[in-house]
Amino acid sequence: MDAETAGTKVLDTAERLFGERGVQAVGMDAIRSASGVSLKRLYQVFPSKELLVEAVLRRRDEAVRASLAAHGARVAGGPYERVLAVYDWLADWFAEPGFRGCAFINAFGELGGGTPSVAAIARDHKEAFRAHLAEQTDALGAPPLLADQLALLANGAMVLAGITGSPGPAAQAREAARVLLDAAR
Amino acid sequence: MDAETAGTKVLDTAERLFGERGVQAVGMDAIRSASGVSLKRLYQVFPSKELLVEAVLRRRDEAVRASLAAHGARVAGGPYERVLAVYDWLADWFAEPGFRGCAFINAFGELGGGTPSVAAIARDHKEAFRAHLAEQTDALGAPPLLADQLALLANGAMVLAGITGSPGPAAQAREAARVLLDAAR
DNA sequence: GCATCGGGAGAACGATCGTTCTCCCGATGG
DNA sequence: CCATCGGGAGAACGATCGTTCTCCCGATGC
Repeated sequence: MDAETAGTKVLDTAERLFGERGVQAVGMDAIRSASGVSLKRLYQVFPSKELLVEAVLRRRDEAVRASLAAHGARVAGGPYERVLAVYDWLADWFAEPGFRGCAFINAFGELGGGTPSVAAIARDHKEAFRAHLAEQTDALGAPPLLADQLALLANGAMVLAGITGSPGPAAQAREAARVLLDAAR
Repeated sequence: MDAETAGTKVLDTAERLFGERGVQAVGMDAIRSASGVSLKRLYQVFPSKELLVEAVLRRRDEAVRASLAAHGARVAGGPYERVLAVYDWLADWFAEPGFRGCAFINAFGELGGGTPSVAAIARDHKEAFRAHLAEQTDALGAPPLLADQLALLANGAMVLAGITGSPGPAAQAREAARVLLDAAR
């Protein structure tokens, strides 16, 4: 097994276990046995747990940005429809088995107070999400405030879908977004 | 020092430390030295850390409900103004020094996957918050969907205010709530 | 064939965790 | 005055954490 596939396996495993149990509750040994990558190799690729956590979050950040952009590009219609499509994207995400909230929100809550790098990654990720919405609202000629408000709805939906275990918040947020969009016209 | 004041001191200290660093990063010994309550007494009042965490969250739940109700009762005006007052209440909260997000959202993210009692307390708390909004929207003759959407805005504001370190989301949410309220008339 | 090297498995290490135990002191009751 | 008891301080215990080290085996180069 070469270093690259080992890294991928470790990131896959760590992302899953961190999501299921939280970061601090998952030991490096659990990642080792679940991924099949030896501790020696693991520390070769990620010299500390903190660096592994950052790598997991950074890869997830890129994946989310790419998924969101791809989903938006597939939308037939203009910025109005593209904004609403974000909440359909949320609905698909919330319906995935084992969904337990946004990795960045959870990581910030658990580690943001003591690990500035994690706090910074979470902040950047949320800013990128807001920027994606702002692209669409700009195209509509709406003020940046609207993008902020659409982001509030989406992040509230992530939290409540996680806590309640229901995908319902995605549809509720979509309807509210429609009202805000219509009011801004 | 009697058991009751010891319990209060421990709850105060634990609530503060859990908020600053997260739950798992705070040891019982840190709570002992910061509160001045001996370990013996600490375990007399809270027989395990899990029970202490639950007690902290339950007391916080009651405090939030009471604060929200008191703030609402102080509002001059009807249900419309009472809904908007919730976001003013959020703004005051976000501006408190050291604010780092909602304790229930953070505890759920850190422990919700492995500690069902914590997940249940978080769920109940968020449901109570939604119910407070639903009281007002019911009085307006609006459908329950509106209360869900107002709750999404509020929870999104808690998350983004914590991550960005700015109280701005409270005002953004308040404006969005006003639009949703006006559209429901 | 033999020496060398890299990696796998897992033991080992020091730190820290949640929890319990020991020791000691001061207050209380007769 | 003495015996008893409760609580404070903190040592101790077993478990587990992140991290490193040891041992061993298979592949590779000459």
